[in-house]
Amino acid sequence: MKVIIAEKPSVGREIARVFGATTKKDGYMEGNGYTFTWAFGHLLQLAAPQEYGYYGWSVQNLPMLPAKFKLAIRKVKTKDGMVDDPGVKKQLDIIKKLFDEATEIIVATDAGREGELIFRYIYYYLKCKKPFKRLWISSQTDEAIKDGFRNLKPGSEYDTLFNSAHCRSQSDWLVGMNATQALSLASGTRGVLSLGRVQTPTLAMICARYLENKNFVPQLYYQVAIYPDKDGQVFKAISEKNFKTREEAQAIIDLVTGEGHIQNVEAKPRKEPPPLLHDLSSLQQEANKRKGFTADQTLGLLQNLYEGKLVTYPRTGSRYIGDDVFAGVPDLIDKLNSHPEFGKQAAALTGAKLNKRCVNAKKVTDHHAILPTGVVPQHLSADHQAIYDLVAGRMLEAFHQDCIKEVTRITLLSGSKFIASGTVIQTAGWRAVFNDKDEEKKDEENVTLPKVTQGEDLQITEKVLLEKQTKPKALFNEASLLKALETAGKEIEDEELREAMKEGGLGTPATRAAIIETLLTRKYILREKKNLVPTETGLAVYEIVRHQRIAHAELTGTWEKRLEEIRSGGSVAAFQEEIKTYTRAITQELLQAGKSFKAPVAI
DNA sequence: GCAAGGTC
Repeated sequence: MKVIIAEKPSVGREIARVFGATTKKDGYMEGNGYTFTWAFGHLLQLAAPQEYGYYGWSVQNLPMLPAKFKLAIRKVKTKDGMVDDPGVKKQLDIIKKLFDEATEIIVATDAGREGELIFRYIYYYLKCKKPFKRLWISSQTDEAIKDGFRNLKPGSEYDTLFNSAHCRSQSDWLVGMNATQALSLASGTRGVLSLGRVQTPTLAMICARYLENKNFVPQLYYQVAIYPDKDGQVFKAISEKNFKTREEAQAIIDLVTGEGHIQNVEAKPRKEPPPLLHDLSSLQQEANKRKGFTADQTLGLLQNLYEGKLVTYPRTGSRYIGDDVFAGVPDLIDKLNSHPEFGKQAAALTGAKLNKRCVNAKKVTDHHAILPTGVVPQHLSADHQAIYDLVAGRMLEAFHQDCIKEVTRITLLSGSKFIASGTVIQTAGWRAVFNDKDEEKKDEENVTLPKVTQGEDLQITEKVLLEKQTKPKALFNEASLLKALETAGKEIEDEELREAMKEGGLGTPATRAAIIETLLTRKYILREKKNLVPTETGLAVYEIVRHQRIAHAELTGTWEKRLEEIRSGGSVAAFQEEIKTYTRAITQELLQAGKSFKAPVAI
C-alpha cells in the first residue's frame, strides 16, 4: 500500500479525487490501492525548555542550548495550561497506523521549506523508516497533480531543504526562548517580555514610526491660490512654488493681476491597469482600509469561507494564477451574474476579452492567488459576505480592462506661474466594479477642469494666501504595517542580504496576523482607532533592544542567505555554531541591558 | 510564562 500525505485535508482530498479514491475514512481516504492522508500544518513543534531539563525561568539556565532538539505534539492552551492538542494527537495516531502498513510513502506536503519540515518532523517523530518519494507541484489542477505523480522525486533530494528548514526552526527557538527569558528575568518585572526574530523588528518599526510622528516638528510654508473664471466655471490654480515665509508669498500675491494668461495646457490620457488578484496580505490590507477588519479577523473569516469551499486557499503569497486556473475563470465570472452588487459588471465581462495581467505561472509559488471557487454562497453573515465580495469583486477587477484617465495640467501666468491640475476618468474599465472614488488622488486635485486653450486670458475672481504645514509620516495601521512587513528589507544596504529577503520580507502570509496579535497580547502595542501605537512597555522594550540585531530586519536577511546556502549543500554545522555564538552573546547583552528596563507606571 | 512556522 502506498500512502500519500498532504499538508492539509483540502489538498489530500483533492489528490484522492484525482486518483478516483472515494472511500472516506476517519482522517484519510482510500481507493485504487492508495491511501491519502494529511496533516493540519505543523503537528509537531520543538519541545519546550523543560523537556531538556531547563525548569522554571532562571538565569542559571541561560543560555539554553539543547545538545539535541526534541519534538513534541502541538499544544493548545486550556485552563489547565498547555496540553497536547487532542485533534493533532488523533491525526498523528492515524498517520502512524497508515505509515506502519505502508510499503512506500509519497510526500505531498506543500512544495517549500515548511512543507518539507511538516513531513520530516512527523516522519522522524514516528521513527518511521519506510522509503518515501516527493511530489513537487505548484498547482493543484488535475493535470498538474497527474504530471507530478509521473515525476516523483527521490525523497533524499530534499534532505538539504529539510536541513535548512530545521535550522530555521532551531534558530528561532534558540534566539527567541533565550532572549525572552534573559530580558524578562533581567527587567525585574514578573511579566513576559518576549523577543523574536520577527516580532521584535515589527515592534521596532511601530515604535520608531510612533516616535518620529510624535517628535515631528511641522514646518510652516505658504502658497498662493488664484481662482480663474472660464465662462462662469471657476477653478483653482496654485503657485508653482511653495514659500518659506509669508512675506515671499505676499510679494507673489501682490503681483497677481486681474487676469491670468494661459501659457500651456497639457492633457494626456493615462492608462491605469487593473490591480492584481489578491494574496492574503493585500486582502487583509484592503479589508482593513474598507471595513476596518484586523488582519486576524480577515484571516479568520477567509478561513471559514475556505472551509465552506467558497474561496480557494487563503494563506497564499502569490497574486497570480497559472493558465490552467485561468481556463476556469470565464465560468467563475459567469457565476457572479446574479450577484446583487457586481452582477452587471460580471455580465459585461462575460464573453469579453479578459485582461491577462495576473496570469503568470512563473509567479505562482506554493499556492495561487485567492479566487472564488464558483460555489454560490448562501446565508453568509455580513462580515463573511464582505470578505467574499472583496475576493469576487477583485476577480472582476483583475480581468477587466484598463481604466483610462485624462490628466490635465494648465499653466497660467498672473505675475508669476500658477498650476491647475485635474484628472478625469474617461473610461472606468476595472474601476467600474467597486465604483469608488480614485483613492490615489485627494479630492482637491481630483477635479474636472474646464476646457481652456493656450493663449486665452481669464479673469481672476479671487486670490488667497494659503498657510500650510508639513506633515509627519502617518502612524502605522494594520494595512500599512502589513505592507511594511512584506517589503521589509528593501532598504538594506548589503545587496546579498537585500536579495535574500526580496521574496519574503518579515514573517510569512500565514503568520503576520499572528505576529500583530502577539504584540497586542504582550501589551507592547494598542489599537487606537485604526492605528497601532506602542504602549509604555513596548517603548521600554524598544529602548533596550533598538540598537541590537534582533530589532532589525537584517537578521532575517542574514539567516535567509545562510539557509539558502544550506539548501544548496552548504554546511549545517557552521551555521548552527554561528547561531549558538549569537545566542550566547544576545543572552549576555540582554541580561545586562535588561536591568535598565524602565517599568511603565502601573495603571 | 517564552519563538516562528503551519493549519483546523
